[in-house]
Amino acid sequence: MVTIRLTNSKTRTKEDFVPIDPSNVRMYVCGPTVYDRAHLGNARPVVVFDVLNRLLRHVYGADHVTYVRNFTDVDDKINAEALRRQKAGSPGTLEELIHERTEETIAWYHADMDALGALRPDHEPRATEYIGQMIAMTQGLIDTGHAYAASGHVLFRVRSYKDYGKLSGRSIDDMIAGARVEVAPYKEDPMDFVLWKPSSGEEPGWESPWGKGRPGWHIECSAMSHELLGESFDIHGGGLDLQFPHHENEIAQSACAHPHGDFAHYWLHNEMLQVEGKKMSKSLGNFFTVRDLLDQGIPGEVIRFVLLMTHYRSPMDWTAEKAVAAASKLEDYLVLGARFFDPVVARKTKPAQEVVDALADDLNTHLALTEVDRLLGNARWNELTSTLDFLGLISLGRFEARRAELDASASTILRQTEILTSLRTAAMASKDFSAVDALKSALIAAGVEVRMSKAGVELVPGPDFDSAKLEALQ
RNA sequence: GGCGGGUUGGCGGAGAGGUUACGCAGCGGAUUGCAAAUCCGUGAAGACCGGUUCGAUUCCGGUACCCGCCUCCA
Repeated sequence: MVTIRLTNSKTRTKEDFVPIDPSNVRMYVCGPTVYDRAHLGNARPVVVFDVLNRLLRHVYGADHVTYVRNFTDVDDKINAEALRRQKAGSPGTLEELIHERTEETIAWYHADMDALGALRPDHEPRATEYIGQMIAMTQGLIDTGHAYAASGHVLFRVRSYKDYGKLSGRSIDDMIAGARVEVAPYKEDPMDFVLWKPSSGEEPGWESPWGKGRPGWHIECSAMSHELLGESFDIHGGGLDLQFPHHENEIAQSACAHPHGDFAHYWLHNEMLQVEGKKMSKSLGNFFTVRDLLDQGIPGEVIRFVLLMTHYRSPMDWTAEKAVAAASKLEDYLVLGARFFDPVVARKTKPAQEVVDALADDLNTHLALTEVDRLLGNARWNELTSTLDFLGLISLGRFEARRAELDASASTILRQTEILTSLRTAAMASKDFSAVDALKSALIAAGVEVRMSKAGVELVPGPDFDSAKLEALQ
């Protein structure tokens, strides 16, 4: 069996991955707050952990991996948008408008991430469905002295957890010294964070022992991961920006609430995304969503390919140039793969071992892509198509569909080849190439590559091959 | 101010203490009615300074620059 190695943020070293239970490998990844369209930065962890999910399924078996990614649907930005709509005259209660907003955002998210070739996680819990568990966990932390209620809030007592700050490499005292935030008067310690907070009249809220309120952000992930994966599980992932405070707080809560478990064994963090060398931000005007790119005609697999070109722990730069390079590679794979693979054999062919090995080495996706390119260079067509399917870039179904299209056009291609050959033979004698050039242009317009040499004429359907246009030439 | 990450050829981007990464682009050639595609060949690097070593782009230290987090942004 392949040994997977992963860089564990907890230890800052690359370690052999040893699952708690190989028959049920468990992974939790922090998902989006569903207040708006996912931007390109949101797509990075989705693709990175999708690759890890696929690798785990490959190594341990598809039925032996449980992948959970949550939706945070309790949030001020969601409330703000719902309130804006209500003021703009939308019908319904605020609660209904909030629900409407989260439903539509989740649908967008699914559509956009599907386009990137990301498999849906096994569970996609919504925070609002686990409020009971959050209240219970909060109460438990109060009972054991790790939390306290004050002014309608419940706060986690950071000093009660000795390892606080370990994941992110900070000491509580340093953090206080460098803090720039105003400290709420009801806090015992400036670093204490909210587990539960009161809701004002128009904000959504749930009844609790501390009055009507809503959960703090961090407790959501702790409650949902516990409910779905247990006290101890294998991998916890997310963006590097979440390492502090979100993940630090999750660890503190979960470790104190479930002292017999050890929460996540491996913590993985993906680095941030930049655009043309700068941080993506609305003020710089380089902010865009996944949907924006798709609407510009950049296919999802091209976005995915670009994301995989950079290792997940390096900052990655999105550039238009990379998208062009990725699109060109993928076209080569599709055209040549569909032409030369054997659909029956490919279905039974495993992804290339070199590619699996590259991914097993701390998700070295760029090396994996290099190995894919080598498959093409060595004409290993069945492995090429099977591997691209495995990587989520081009499905075998797409190769098959393309092949079917080519087969359907084969006789037409043959006929056009004969026509072009005879026109060319005549033109060679008469030195009048106008008829040849006319047909050539028409063929190129139909996406057919025209190769003419001493040996003769060859017509090869290219990436933009359009069988309808070709048939129209008759 | 505190913590962390990075700096490789024109561009992207790896591995390895000593042997060509690779891809794209470039250049030269073959081929071609034109073109496209293909094939062959080829130049080009390791931010800076020091240390360890027979030998460092690869290990260690420092400097510069860049980036992120410290604000419920992945």
